[in-house]
Amino acid sequence: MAEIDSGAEQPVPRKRADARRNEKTLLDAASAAFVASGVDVPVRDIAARAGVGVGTIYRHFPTRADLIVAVYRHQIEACAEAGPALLADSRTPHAALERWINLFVDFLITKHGLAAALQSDAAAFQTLHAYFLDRLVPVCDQLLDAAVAAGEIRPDLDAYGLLRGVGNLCVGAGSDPRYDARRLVQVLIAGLRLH
Amino acid sequence: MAEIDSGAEQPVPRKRADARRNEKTLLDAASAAFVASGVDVPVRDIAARAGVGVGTIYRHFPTRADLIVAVYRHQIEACAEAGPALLADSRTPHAALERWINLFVDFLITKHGLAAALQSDAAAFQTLHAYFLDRLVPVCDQLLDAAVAAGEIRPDLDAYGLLRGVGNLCVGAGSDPRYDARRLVQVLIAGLRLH
DNA sequence: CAACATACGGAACGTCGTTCCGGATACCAA
DNA sequence: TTGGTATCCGGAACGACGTTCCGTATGTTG
Repeated sequence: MAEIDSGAEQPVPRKRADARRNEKTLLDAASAAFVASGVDVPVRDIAARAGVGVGTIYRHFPTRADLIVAVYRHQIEACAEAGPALLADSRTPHAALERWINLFVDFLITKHGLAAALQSDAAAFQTLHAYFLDRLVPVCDQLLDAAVAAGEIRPDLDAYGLLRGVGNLCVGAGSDPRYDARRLVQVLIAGLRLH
Repeated sequence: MAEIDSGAEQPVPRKRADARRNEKTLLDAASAAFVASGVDVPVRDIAARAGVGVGTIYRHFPTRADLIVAVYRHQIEACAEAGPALLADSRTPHAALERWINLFVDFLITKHGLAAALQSDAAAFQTLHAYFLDRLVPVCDQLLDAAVAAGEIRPDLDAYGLLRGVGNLCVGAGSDPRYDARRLVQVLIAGLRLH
């Protein structure tokens, strides 16, 4: 999958200037719209914000998931990269796991509707699912393995299940002051411990 | 709120026969449609199944939530009533809580899309939310109190938060074989324990 | 059997995601 | 500079859906 064509001629002759400009404009507009109305904001609203037609959105981002991934790519990468660092810095693997999960939760609950979108099994969200899993499951797996190896937690839960569960706990967390997703995630992580 | 007019004349002169018949037909059709396509099944599908127009559905059940509540009322009642019984039968309050939560989870994950609907903050689902909370929160509260009094679990989690968290963990559980909501709920309940 | 209240059916409307294509625009070669 | 062409844009158009509305049908009652 990785392309190693540096040095050779570019088979992609570089996009038109207006196209590149629009792509950036769209990312900014989508980002603002997500903050204002959640990731479920109507496509037309994003288009209006960016001052373009809806067709332009679909040309650059074939599915809503592509747009979401593009907007949040940096933060997801940062979260993924924090995993190994936390493992090195923390006193125990379980502490690292807890801190890393907290990063993930903080990211999710500040993005209105993202956690819900993450659980959607609609075909349009396939890309979103795939990207999150590709980047985060291996990191979580590493933390989980370390904690298991240290004898701190039960060994019968995989990274996918844990991440999905944590993501689920964050659904709707931003819109109900009575619901404290952070605390429930803490309880869940506590439940991993071997008594 | 409770009406104590038994014995007095009935201000509601009893509905027309065809209306009563249609209400029952609709409940059966909705129940079948929920099983076949989840609680998100289009209203028109339910109408077609029942052999009525969509207007008839809205007349009997103003919101989708009303329909869902009507279809599952019996099961929800049964779950609520099982709480005190479990508390009496189980060896410890925590065991009763765990068994009761399992009943709730079993109910949720067999109803495609219900857990997701339960988290929706759309106005149309207000009735659904209210009914679940009215019936189940007091029961859960009772179990939780007993377990706290017995010194088994941490005292800083309320019934609302726990039920909502468990409901969240069940979102999408029926459509992803890799995701085991039951196990995650077990971990969560285990996390309640004072180590 | 009339006459009235009640309930029914499904057309119609607004919203949304998504597709499609005629026209505009950037790029490049001459 | 100028023409030609590949690329890109805008927004109309379509289908699915929830929801409302009203002319018509049907049961109920006197």
